Amino acid sequence: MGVGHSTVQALRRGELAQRVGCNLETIRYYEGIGLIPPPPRSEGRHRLYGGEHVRRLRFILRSRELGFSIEEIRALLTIEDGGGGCADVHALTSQHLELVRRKIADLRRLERTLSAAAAACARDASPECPIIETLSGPPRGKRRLPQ
Amino acid sequence: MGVGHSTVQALRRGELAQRVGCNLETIRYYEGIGLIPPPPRSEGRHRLYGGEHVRRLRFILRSRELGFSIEEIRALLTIEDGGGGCADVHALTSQHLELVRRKIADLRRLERTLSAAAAACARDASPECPIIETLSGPPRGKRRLPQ
DNA sequence: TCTTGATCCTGTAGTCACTACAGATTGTAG
DNA sequence: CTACAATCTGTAGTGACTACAGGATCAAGA
Repeated sequence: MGVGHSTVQALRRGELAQRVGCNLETIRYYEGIGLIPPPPRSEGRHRLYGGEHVRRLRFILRSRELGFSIEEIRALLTIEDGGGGCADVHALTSQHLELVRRKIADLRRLERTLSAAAAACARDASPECPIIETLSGPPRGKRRLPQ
Repeated sequence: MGVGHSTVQALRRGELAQRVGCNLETIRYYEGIGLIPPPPRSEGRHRLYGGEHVRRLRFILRSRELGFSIEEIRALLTIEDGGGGCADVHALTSQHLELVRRKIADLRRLERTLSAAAAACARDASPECPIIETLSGPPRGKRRLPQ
């Protein structure tokens, strides 16, 4: 079996972080907000993780990579935990896809505006700059994209 | 002259916010971080804005709409205030364009992955869901896009 | 002139998804 | 037994705002 699926019995926090490739503190953060169940502890209260924790954390990290918010991931995990159906997962995903597509459209509009302005700019010391003109222009009002 | 260029002598904060279409508190925030100079006040310490404030605030808001960060805008304003050249503005803009293009590429990759998974999903109650498979998959490691 | 209600003032806390730090405790290798 | 690494807890910081509390001021009507 591959490294990613090897049996693990008692990883500590740093080892888990290294194995899944996330920051040390992220794990404690996910536990704090209830995405990861509190793991068993050693006698001295050090957290001890097993294979199921590795699996769950990987799921969360990959979902974040794909742009799902923490609350969306919480919903996905709830469906999974409850043995919920594929249909619910599909609904959440297509909702998320819609958002991703809107973001792409926003960014493309933005890219067109900026590249047009940059192309019109003479790059010299003239006082009239088409980029400044563009930035001084009226707001388009479609201010989605909270970065 | 159009409404947007009419002469204004003493707008209060709420009026300025309404005129440029931003939140009331945003103006105070921009003053606090030094993007907008502190305006003159009335006897009772109420802020009084003029035409130059309108112009500057519009510049900031439009730049934000086009995805510039506060620090990038600060740089742009410094260039403008100092009568700096078009070349510097162009440099900042093309740097920003680069970022925008990377974001578009990231989102497109993400969109492809998600829509492929969603298309493969049967949307029934089966335990094996291709979306869940995708979300459980290995991280791709290209985790830009801090949202 | 007085009153009323809208607007404004200040400072602070909340948002999201982490990340970083301080100071104390525990685990482990030599 | 001693070092030193790793972990523990709680808290504060990030960016770009937004919202609120408790008080002061403004403008219009009576």
